[in-house]
Amino acid sequence: MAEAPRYDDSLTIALLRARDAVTAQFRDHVGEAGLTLQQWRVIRALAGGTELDTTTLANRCVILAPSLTRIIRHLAERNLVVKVPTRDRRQRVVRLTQDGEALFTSIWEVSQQKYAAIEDAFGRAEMRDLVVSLNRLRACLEPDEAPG
Amino acid sequence: MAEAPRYDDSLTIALLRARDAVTAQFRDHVGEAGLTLQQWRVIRALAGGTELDTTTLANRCVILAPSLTRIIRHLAERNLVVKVPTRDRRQRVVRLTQDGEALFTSIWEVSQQKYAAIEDAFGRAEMRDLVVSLNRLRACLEPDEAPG
DNA sequence: ATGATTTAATTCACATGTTAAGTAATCATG
DNA sequence: CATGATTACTTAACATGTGAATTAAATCAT
Repeated sequence: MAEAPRYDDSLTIALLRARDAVTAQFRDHVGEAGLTLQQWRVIRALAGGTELDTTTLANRCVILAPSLTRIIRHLAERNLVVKVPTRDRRQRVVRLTQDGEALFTSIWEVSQQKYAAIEDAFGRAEMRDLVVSLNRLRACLEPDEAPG
Repeated sequence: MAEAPRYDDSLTIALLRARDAVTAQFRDHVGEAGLTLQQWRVIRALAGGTELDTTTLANRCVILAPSLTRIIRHLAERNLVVKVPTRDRRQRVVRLTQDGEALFTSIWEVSQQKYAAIEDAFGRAEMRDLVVSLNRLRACLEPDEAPG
């Protein structure tokens, strides 16, 4: 009992623990496919032929640009993503290769099942409310953010 | 509008974004004192003369043991923490030095103010509910966890 | 007591987080 | 069209995240 408010930032701790608990549900399955969770977020964002530049990808995957540079390099070395030519040659737009799409498909179904299992355990409505609450918290703290 | 559920794991993304938004409120202030947020969590957990072993500290701060080993080494090199002798010599129990306590004090008050500002922006009751919800989510996914 | 097992930390290797600085392409302006 | 500012990314340096292997100390089973 009494999940005591040991720290002033119990919110920070609660967020860290919740994130750990949720990501732990996926890490083993994704890891067996040879991907980190961050690499998986990138692949999923690109699934279905989507072409995205680094900035958009970074926003959607919640990965900082320097990390994304390395992640894309790793994925490119494994022939999972390729660069797409662009007019603005500063931009780096990438898309999945056939191997990348195939790897996505091989992971996706079980990933969905695990997500559904979380919904079942926690409650679908509660989970929706939680996501809404988390997004509102972010909105309160980052008043001027364009939706990625 | 329409914060679209782009990904199956919108919960994961929402958790990541919320964590980023919250920690961003503290990072600059803590960073000006020469600490990372992880180092700050460790110092705060030890504030007031508390002596803790590595395992307990890792649980409370939500930091993995290998990271904590390095963090404690860094803090010890700056004379912010010291090792405490123990009966069981496998354990590494540490406490803050006077410098460590002083650094804690110099950061603590503003940190509390920033936490209160989050409460004001988001709502005190909503924040309490959110923490409860996050902890319940964790409890659903980690059925067998002793409270750190 | 002695050897097998378990436990608490650490080390290692690699991936990512984070900030600051650097690079190249584009844009705005004169 | 030259040039200074801006933009999109990358690189660099250091700190942490993560899983596997390792070390050292305590515990257990004879």
